[in-house]
Amino acid sequence: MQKAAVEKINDPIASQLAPVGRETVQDRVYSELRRALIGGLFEPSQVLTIRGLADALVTSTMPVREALGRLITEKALEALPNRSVRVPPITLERMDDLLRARILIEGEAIALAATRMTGRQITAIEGLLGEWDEMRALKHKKDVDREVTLNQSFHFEIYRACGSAVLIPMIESLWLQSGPCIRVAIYAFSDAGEIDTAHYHRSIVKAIAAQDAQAAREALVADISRPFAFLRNKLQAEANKD
Amino acid sequence: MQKAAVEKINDPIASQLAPVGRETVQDRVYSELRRALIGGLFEPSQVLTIRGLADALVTSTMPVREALGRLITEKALEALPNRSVRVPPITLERMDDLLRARILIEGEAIALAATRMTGRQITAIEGLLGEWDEMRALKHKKDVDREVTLNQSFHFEIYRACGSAVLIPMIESLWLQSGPCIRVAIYAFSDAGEIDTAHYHRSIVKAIAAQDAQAAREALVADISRPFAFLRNKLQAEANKD
DNA sequence: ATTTTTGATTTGTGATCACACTTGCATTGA
DNA sequence: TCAATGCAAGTGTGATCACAAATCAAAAAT
Repeated sequence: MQKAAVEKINDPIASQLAPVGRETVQDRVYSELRRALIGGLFEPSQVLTIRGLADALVTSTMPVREALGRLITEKALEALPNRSVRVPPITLERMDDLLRARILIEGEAIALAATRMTGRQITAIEGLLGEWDEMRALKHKKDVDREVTLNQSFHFEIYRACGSAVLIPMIESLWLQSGPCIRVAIYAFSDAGEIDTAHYHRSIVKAIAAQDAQAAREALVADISRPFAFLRNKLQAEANKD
Repeated sequence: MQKAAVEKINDPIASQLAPVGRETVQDRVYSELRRALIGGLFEPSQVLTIRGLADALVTSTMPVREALGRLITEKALEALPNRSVRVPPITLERMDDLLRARILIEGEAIALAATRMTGRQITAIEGLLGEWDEMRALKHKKDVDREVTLNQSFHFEIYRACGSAVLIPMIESLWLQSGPCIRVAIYAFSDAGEIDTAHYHRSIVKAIAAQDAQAAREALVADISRPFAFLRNKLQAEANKD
């Protein structure tokens, strides 16, 4: 966790300017941890301590423990019987389980979105497609953070168009759970060779533009299955080595 | 909320007997609220206060606020901009949304379970079927609590057999969210006429016993759609009256 | 050298306090 | 009579403290 050069907001004028519901410290901590989790900044099996995170985020233990509790109920973190909390370890079974759930739910979301997205919304995700090309243009440094963020924006821009207030939080929960795994896979990708995420995203956009729900679903499945399959092979290779 | 004649456990001997991880107060409060929510003991739009629940559950505010935070992230409760929390109100859109998600996810879970349940597990849910008959036998008093609990046991006995540690928490979250609505529907049912839940459950068992995943899915859809459709009509009738 | 024990440190949990914000009601003014 | 103001009670949030359990390290015993 980076040292988080965030300072507490005590400015009374700023507080008054805030329109109606001030952001609570707990929300900030929660978002911060969420982003770290989805981005894979925590390693699987890593143990987190309340006081440690509180120091890193420059607050007291109070907001941190509530945020941790919330992340535990989302299965983004795991409560050990010792009452310490860690990010869940990777297992083959869990990966397959996560992938199946993601195919099921994100597939449904994109199928719904494919029939509902407006031209404006489609233009937006096409724009994100362009950013992939930009990044490839100056790929001398592989910016994994950027990749993860861009990928996330692309997918959720679509999911938000599905119009389901129930499905979206579930998808967020799934990303939270698979975040640490995915990061490992993306690193492995970068080592292994080409980043062709953009190719998969292009076929998704194509299907959506044609309002072909089934094609969109299949393109999505291909996209999200890839890192899982990659990681699966990696884990099996390691298992066989032992 | 009932006054909860639960007393704090300070007995040192009992604590030592507890095998490894003592149950924390926070866990107890969380379970208690969960059960109340799924059972529909809280009405939609009802506002909950931390201190009020703390008094009712005979603890300090500490465990309650953490439990509320967790329930809010599961969308079982809703955080208002005033920072007060209430159980989400019923709307037509939300009901349709919830039903679609439940059909999708619980349908998948039961399809998986249908191919994996052992004879022993099937016998267990057949036993639950018998309990419906018992209850019908002495139906002079309509025991809504019992109905809700029995229905829950039946479904989750099946879902637990699907073998997915990812899907089950999502289903629990969905039940948490639809709990308050369902209760309203069940009451309406009891007023309206016959309780034929057992009939639907029987066809589910039949499909599972035949290991027919598709039939099981369809039977499930029929089962869970019913209260939603009922409530839907009720709401629309009220809307038209205005 | 290995194991056991003991003591110090760390950690999660629950309670309590202080503060800011909201809400509701009563008093005051026109 | 009604609206506006102001005061009081109630509420969520964050910080801090006390305590028990777990962890780790060093020292003692085998």
